[in-house]
This record gives sequence, C-alpha cells and structure tokens, in this order.
Amino acid sequence: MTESSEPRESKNFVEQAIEEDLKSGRFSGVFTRFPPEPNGYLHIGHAKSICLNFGLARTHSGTCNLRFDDTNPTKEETEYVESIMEDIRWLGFQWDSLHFASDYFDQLYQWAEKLIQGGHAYVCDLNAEETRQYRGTLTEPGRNSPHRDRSPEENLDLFRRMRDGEFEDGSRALRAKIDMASPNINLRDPVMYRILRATHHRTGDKWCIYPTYDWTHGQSDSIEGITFSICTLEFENHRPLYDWYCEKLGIHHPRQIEFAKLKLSTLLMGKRHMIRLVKEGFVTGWDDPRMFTIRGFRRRGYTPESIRNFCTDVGVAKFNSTIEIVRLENSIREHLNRIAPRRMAVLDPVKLTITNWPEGRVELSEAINNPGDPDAGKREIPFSGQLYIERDDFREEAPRKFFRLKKDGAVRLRAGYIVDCHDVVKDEDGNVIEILCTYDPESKSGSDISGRKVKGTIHWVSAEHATEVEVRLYDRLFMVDDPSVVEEGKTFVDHLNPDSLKVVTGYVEPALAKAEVGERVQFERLGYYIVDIDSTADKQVFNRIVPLRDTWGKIEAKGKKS
RNA sequence: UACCCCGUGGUGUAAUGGCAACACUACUGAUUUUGGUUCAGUCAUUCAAGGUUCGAGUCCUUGCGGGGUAGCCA
Repeated sequence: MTESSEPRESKNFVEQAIEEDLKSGRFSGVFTRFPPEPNGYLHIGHAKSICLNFGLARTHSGTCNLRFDDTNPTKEETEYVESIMEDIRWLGFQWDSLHFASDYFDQLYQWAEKLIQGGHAYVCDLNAEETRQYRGTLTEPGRNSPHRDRSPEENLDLFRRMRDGEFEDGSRALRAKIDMASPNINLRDPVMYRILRATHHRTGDKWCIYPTYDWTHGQSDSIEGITFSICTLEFENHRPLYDWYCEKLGIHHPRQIEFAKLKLSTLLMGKRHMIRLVKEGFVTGWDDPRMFTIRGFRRRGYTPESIRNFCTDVGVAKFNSTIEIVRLENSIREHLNRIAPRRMAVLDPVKLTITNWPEGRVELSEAINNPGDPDAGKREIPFSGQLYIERDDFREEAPRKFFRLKKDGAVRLRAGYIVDCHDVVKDEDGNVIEILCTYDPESKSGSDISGRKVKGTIHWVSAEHATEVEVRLYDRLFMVDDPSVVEEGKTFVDHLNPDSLKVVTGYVEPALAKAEVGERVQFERLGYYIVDIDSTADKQVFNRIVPLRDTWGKIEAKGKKS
C-alpha cells in the first residue's frame, strides 16, 4: 500500500470561508438561498448565482431555498415568479423549500416594533427629498433628522398609525437609529419602512407600508436558518447594516459573503438594455435565441449542463472580470460534441450530378452517428446520381490550400464515394449551376479498394430524398466586446449586428425527418442545430446553436488580408 | 474627493510564507473519411516602490490603477 497523496482540490474564496466556519463551529451546515426579485426574467448572470448557491448546498449536503425578495409591489408580478421557477428547474436545480419575503411581513412588523421599543428605530416625518438632503454626501457627514429623538411611545404610536393608513404615501418613514455621521452611507439611519399604497402580487392590499430590502433580506435569511447569505459585490457596503439588524434583534445571524457577478463580453445583461431590445423589436421576445435570458439560451439550444459547466469553469472571485464569450460557446460545443448525433445538411446548395451513375439507382450508405462515441450507432443515407453539395465546397479555380472540390479535382463524399469533377454548367451570368462528376465505384466508404487518397471530404444530400427545412442562422447580437461603450450621441443599439439572424432554406438527410422539437444534432462540418418550437408538421425549423470551429475560415480570412 | 472591495499571461481561475499551476484563446506540429474531434508543444520574473523574512504573488507601508456606494429600488 502506497500512501496516496491527495491532490488538494483548489477551492474558491467562498468555499474557503464556508470551510472555516464549519471547522470553527460557527455554523453546523451549509444552508443557502437564491433570492431573486420577481421583476423580470432570469439571465445568464443569474445562472452563476444559482449554480453557486445550489451547488454549495449540494456539495456540503446542505439545503438551498428559493426565496422571492418581493418587497416592492410596484415592480413585481406573478408571471415572473412562474418563469423564474421554470428556469431554475430547467437549469437542473430543485429548491428545498420555496419562500416569499412577503410571507415574513408580519414577523418583520413585530421586529420593527421591538426595535422601536429598544430605542433603535424612529418614525421620521421628512419626505424623500428632505431625507436625501439630511443624509449628507460621500464626503460630508449627514445631519440628524429633527424627529430622531422621539420617545419609543410616540414612535410606536406613529408607526402603528402608518400601518393603519393614517398618513399619505411618502409622508413618513420608519428609520433605524444608527449614525448620521457614518462614513458608510448605509448606516446613516436607513429607511426600514416606507408608506406605499400599491397592490402586492401576494398580499394584495393588506399592507400600505412595505419593508425595504435591507430590513428584509437578513431577517428573511435568519428566519430560514440560512448560514451563508451569498450575494453580489454591490452589497458589500450593506453588510454592516445586515449585521447590525441581526445583532440588535438578537436573532440567528447568517454570514453574508459577496462575489463578483458574471460579466460576459459582447453581452448586455442590464434590465434596461434587455427591455429595449424586446420592446423595440430588435429581438422577437424574451426567449429569442439571441437573448441573454435563460429562456433565450434554452431556445437557442444550449443545454443546462453546458451552462452549469461554464459556471463552474469561470470560477468565483471578488475581482470584477469579463469572461470571453468564446468560453460559453466552447462549453456548449464541448457538450454537444459528446452527445449530438451527426447528420448531413446542405444550407447553400448547388447541384452535383454524377454522370456515370446508373439512371435511377439509389444506394444506401452507412454512416456513423458519432465518431467519438461508438455506442451512438449508425444510420443509412440514400445516395443517388443527383446530389446537393455546399456552394462553398466547390471552386472552379482554387488556391493551393483549398482541398475541397475543384474543377478537374477529386473529393470524397462523406460516407459515400470519391468523385472527380470534369465539368461545370453555368447560367447566362456565369454562375455555376451544376457540377458534373464521375464517381469511383471502388471507393465506397467502408469498402474502399481503390487505394486512392484524397485530401478533402465534403457533405452532401441526395436531392430526391432530402427534406426542405427552414434554418435560422443565429450569430452574436453584438460584435464588439463591450456594447455599453458608445460614442457621443449613440447608444448600444448602434452596435447591433445586422446579421445576427439569417434565415435560409436547407436540405437535410431523411434521418432528420422525424426529429422532434428540442432535438439537437450536429450538421456535419457546419455546426450544432436544434429543432425549434416554431416547427410545424409541414416544415421543420432549425436554430443554429453554435458553428463548429472553423480553421479553414481563419486561413482563408488571413489569405485575403495579406 | 469620504468609506469599502479588488489588481497573478491575451482572458479567467489557483498557488493558504517554500519549484507561479489549471482551463480557454492564439500559434506550431501529429492524427483524422467532419479544415470537427483527439493528442503533443509554445506563450508570465504576479501593478509599482520600499520593508519584514533564510525565503514574499502571499505579510506590512506608501503610491498607482480599476470597481462599488449619496433610492422611501433590489
């Protein structure tokens, strides 16, 4: 027996913090939560937080709750609650319990009265504008509110009357009594309750006062027994307040840990940006395959696994970094390369006729479904004398490095024969409309006795047997790394890629005829595609998920430059 | 110009005072009936200066750079 030297797994700073607290006995388990406000659709950035929170709970045999932070009735809707739950499940996670911050409104109210009685909170009659003026600035301390020294009795009376609807919206607020001179502005007597007559998506018109985020979040965490309250960096300055409330209340005190949110090059995840894209019709909706929403990626054809892998891959830190979008594209390629069956499809067809092919003969070719996975099996494809090949795969005059089909050249037809091109037919404008070849009967794929070696292999479909389909060629919505950087007088929509969607008619091999909505395949030599929900019995619609790596494209582009 | 956080290759993430590692990109080359895949290789004196130490990416000081914060939004 040799001593196994455990390779120490590298841990991110959140895991390290968790380990410390478990070791020291500060906490006895990992209980997390994902706390979205139901005011919009989840985007790829949320996926990072979801994977983090659910993943941490999973690896430590803890729990992760889903809690809707619904403390602002003017922005929240039930529709979003549904969509968020659906997206989380699609990503492959299941919450241990479902909560709403609004379920805690009664408890929060009781606790507020407790703070008032302890002299830690007061009712302030300043309006929003006056409050702002009293708060001071980043460099100057604030001034105490004239109502700061009311007695607990008076505050309690006023607070109850606030709750009972005696005062107008915005006329008063309950504030925590902390320190108007604190260098941390969050501690300058933050508002705990505002008067707001709005119908809440769950509590209806029961309340006319609503607790703020700061006064709700930590307490909700506490009630649920959360141990690690993981949030994004912009809440760093709120942590002292989070801690203050828990201490003053003497309740279970979770640890807040902040991490850098996901930023991806070429994407714009801001709510305002996404709303504009949808509202002004730059995309077809929140689930447009080009959108940065979870539903967008889902419809585009991304797999939940690829998104989860991506999130693990980019790691968690406190540094505000930008991840290159190719990392995400790479993640979906990596997954689909393993699982997607190969099929042949021609998206920009030109006719190829085999002049020595016996009239009317149809032969079945055997093709492997996935060269990397023997278990994926084989399929049969009809081969005939009338084929379509990709226009791009033929050149009358080709550069030396071009090893596809050229005039007087040879190429292998994937899972078929080697063909030699001897002539082309052109239309009046000189465009090639038909390529004439002979096939080499001894070169059949799988039983090749010709001994010939050709450099190129191209894909094809039999014209007579191919199915006509609609193919939506999606590309990035923005071609620049950071679309939020704009010149004077311009906006991010000026960065929009005019070619982010091209719709073409494609011809696919018969095996694809029964592909169902949601099925993902690789069109050989082209990319990965998924059958879109818009497909009908008459016509299938394929979305391009991501193209294959294109080494030749790079070589060619370089050649054009030099 | 107050407070808080952060600076490690082109991009990210590790290294927990002891040989700067891993992934992605890029570029080579090999393999390949997908110009795909796979495999091999190449690409850094850790923002700067000073200090502590036998030894510093790591600890201390200062500077520089980036981000956050002045909602009765979250």
